[in-house]
Amino acid sequence: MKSDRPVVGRGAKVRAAVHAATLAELVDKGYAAFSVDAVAQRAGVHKTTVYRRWKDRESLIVDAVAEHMAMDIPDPDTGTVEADLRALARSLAHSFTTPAGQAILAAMFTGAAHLPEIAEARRHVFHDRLRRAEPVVTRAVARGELPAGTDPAELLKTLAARIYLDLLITGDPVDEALADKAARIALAAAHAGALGHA
Amino acid sequence: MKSDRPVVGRGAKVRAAVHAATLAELVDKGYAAFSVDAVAQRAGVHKTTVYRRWKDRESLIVDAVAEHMAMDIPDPDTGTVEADLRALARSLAHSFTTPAGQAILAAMFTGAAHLPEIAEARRHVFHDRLRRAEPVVTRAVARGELPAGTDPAELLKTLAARIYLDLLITGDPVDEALADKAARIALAAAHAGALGHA
DNA sequence: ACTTCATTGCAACTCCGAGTTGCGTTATGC
DNA sequence: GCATAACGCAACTCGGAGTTGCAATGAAGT
Repeated sequence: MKSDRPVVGRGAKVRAAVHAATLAELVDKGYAAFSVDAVAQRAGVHKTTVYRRWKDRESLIVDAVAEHMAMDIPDPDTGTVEADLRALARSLAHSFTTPAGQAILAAMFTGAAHLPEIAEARRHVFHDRLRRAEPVVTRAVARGELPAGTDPAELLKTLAARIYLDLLITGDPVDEALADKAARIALAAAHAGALGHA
Repeated sequence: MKSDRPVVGRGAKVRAAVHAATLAELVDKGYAAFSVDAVAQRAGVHKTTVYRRWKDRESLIVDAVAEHMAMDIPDPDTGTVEADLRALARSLAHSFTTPAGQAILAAMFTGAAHLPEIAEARRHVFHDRLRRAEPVVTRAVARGELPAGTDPAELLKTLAARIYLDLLITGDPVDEALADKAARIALAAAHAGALGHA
């Protein structure tokens, strides 16, 4: 088994350059006008080289997007749920304002949404982030700040939902004001016991 | 000016057939694999005819989608906010389960999201539905069921957000259970005064 | 029924991006 | 330095977006 691709060396450089170019092209042109040739040129690489490493256009996009999804979500622990949730919400909102965030957004929610791999990746990333943010809620419940029986996932979904709405549908600016509003709503619903397990 | 197209006659039939075929193709193939030829064949019409009526592929999609967006949202008035909000949420959730709803979803939120006309249409439809559902909230405030100063738009956004989240991101089933959950959350947040104007 | 004009059907284009192939060239590891 | 894997390059095939000129057909008005 000497055919394994080296992690470093020329191949890694090409791989990184093509990934960056793919995301950049997605931002600039969108999914529909996305062309492999343009990616290759932007990466300073020939089209054939791209096709040697990736099966087709879809694989390239899936791979490039997946690569940039290993970004970790913070686990704020300020001592109060309110501040923790605000931090989570602001972090989520901010992640969509970066160029890479825009590219991932374009690929995952607009262009390649019909691809099963993309759909699954979208679900996986969301649930992973959810799972990693749950301690914020469980700690708050343990502290007695939130009703016992509060479902962490439901609270965090309520938080995220308000941000995704403006991001994907209304087109309103996704800023700290929105993040704070989303945190306030989720917190109020939780306090009222509307986010229980049953 | 005798060149005005007649509203009825042969032209109207072709137009309707092509519109239906466009939505059907969007459902079946998705935006990326959408081809004008396939639409023409499904509509029992020649490709040239399509291009004579619509400038290009994008115009065809925009037009077909816009045609089907004149669907009216109900204005439930049962006497209690709880039941009214549940009815609104269920109506929204149900609108995405129909074939036409699926097609519009595919076009507006996945494929053609980058087109300014589609983006604007999406915003317009959402705000129109919001505006037409506001009486439900204002009546509830007048009845004293909700705190004075409750922002109708904010409440309805909270309601819709939870449904769109599962629809577009988690991929969980969009059914009556989800609709009821969304209504419950929005109502709790409103009762807590988290959806005020200021 | 006859004429007329717009509309549609049809075939043969051009253009462009996806994806492939064969071969020459360059870099990397040993 | 030399073998080998990876890259550059040009020339393909294939399919869908649009276009064009002409013939056929539909829906009027008389």
